[in-house]
Amino acid sequence: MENNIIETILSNWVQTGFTKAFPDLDTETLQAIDVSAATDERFGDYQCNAAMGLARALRMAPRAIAEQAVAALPEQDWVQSTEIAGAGFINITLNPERLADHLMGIEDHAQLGVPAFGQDRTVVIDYSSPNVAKPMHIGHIRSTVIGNALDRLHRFLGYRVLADNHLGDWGTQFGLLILGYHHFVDQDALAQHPVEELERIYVKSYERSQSDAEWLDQARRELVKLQQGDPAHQELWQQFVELSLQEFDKIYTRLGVRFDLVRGESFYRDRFADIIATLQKVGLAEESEGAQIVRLEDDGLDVCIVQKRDGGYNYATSDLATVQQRIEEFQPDTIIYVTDERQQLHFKQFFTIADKLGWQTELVHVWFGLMRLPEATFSTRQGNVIRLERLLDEAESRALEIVKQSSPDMPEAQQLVVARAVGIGAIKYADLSQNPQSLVTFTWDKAMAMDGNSAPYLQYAYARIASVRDKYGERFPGQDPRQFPLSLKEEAELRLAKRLLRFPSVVLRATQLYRPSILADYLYDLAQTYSSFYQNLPFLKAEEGVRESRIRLCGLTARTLRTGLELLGIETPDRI
RNA sequence: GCUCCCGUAGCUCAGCUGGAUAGAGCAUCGGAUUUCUAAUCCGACGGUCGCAGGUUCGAAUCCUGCCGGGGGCGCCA
Repeated sequence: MENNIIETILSNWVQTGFTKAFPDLDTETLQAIDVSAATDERFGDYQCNAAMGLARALRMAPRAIAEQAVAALPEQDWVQSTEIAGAGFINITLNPERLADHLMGIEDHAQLGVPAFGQDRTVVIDYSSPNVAKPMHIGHIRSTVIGNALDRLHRFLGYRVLADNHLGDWGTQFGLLILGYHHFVDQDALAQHPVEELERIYVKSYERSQSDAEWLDQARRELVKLQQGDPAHQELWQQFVELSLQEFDKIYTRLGVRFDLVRGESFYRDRFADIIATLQKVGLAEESEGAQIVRLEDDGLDVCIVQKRDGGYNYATSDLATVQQRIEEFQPDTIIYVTDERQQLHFKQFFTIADKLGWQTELVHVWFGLMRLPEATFSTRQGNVIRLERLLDEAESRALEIVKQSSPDMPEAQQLVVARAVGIGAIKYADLSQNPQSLVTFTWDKAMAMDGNSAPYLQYAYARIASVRDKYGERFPGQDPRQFPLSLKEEAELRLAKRLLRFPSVVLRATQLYRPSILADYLYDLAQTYSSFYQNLPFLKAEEGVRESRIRLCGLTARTLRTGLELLGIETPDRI
């Protein structure tokens, strides 16, 4: 697998120096020596901190180690100079001409220098996964947006990706829902706003079950009838599923989210009994108080119930069946689940069981903090949810106001298109730009920030470049900037070029750590560097040659911004 | 009781596979537009990195304990 990103090139290079200077070091130690981006621009571009760590083993002063290693380094055209600083840091400054050559080389490269790291690997990504018959609310946005970014990142790296929307379509809510439907349904409302009506029915039925034991019992019987295949119940259930899917699809279209598979838990139901039988056969499952449980105390986990006393199956069983199906059908190397933090224990449990069954696929749980409201946790039952639909509407209308203000001459149809891209982008970026593992309190203003570190800032930077490109075409018709070389003389040009060089390692890291925020951070930094470059250096008014070089740099920045934002699922209009 | 996560500037957060003087945005204050989109740029102000120990040449980052907040823990998903 080709992996020619700059850190790898420099790490290999520095390793040769250490190998030559200290031939007694074992291979493992040598291979651990690496080069990373400098922590501060004043130190250079890249740095190697290995000398300090080797001081004890080599019984030498770190600076002396660094000096000997540097002295043993072969020529490297990427490197302009090395310097030993502080306690024994090896600071590396890149050669601007080599950098310019490299950037000219990737101008036509669709991947902008990113290697096909995931070639021949398959990954299933299980995300979004709303429950049928309940509207999508702000609690679903993070799984959908983060999952979709991971989906795009993996595809970009060449993985074969199966994005799977694992709908909650077989849970206990259907007993209450079917019972409620028979008593409370308003057919007109169902035709008008299907999911809202289903939710109303569910909430009403749930409330009654809290005070009416007979009602709850009846709901259980309805569920059993459904799960045993009663035709009338099946038909009704099918209708609930279809109505919900239509609603979900509207949201997914607006968010630009697309799945390869949309399979609910019900898809796997024929496997549930076999899973229990298998667990019993290998001695993992045992009976306790009438239920089937798997004891995981030795693994530091609690008991996991796999089958209820009444014969019903639990989530763990359904998830195990799903893994089994995916292994048989797709042979994935990895299955990634994107859910909120409350399910951590559940995933640890069923991952452990899968491991005990000898299933080889790597299982990864990417979790994020729960979204809360300033006053309290939201919940469907308490009725204080903020619907996703409303959130998206609000974002678009806020964006539209700003667009109208700043681009009053833009045709109205275009204003709407821009407002959609900006509004939805802002929402997505708000979720993608921070480490997901912290609890998030939802506020409208925060979710839709339109200045500073936000999607609109990045989109604005992109639109300015598009405008420069167009103006260049108008003023210098027929002129091709590529007739002139990319030349990096000014500090602002160099800084920008060095940022562009980092894109591949950033994409790789964001994917491998399952953290789109790493890419978001980078893009913001890139846009800031560009904005400063834009503000401080003339392009169109610069002399011929310099002008073209800067236009080329603009072009690369535009492509990097567009590609990066696309990986986050954020659109980049040419005008905003 | 057991367990997982969070605690960094007034507010919202990066940084946490250990590295040099801890960084952004917002807010506040000051400056920049006859010039390529000012949703911008340049600058200032602002910090006991929750507390206390420990490991290390070096700790916001790793370990232990404590405090504060949130989540989870046998028939929900």
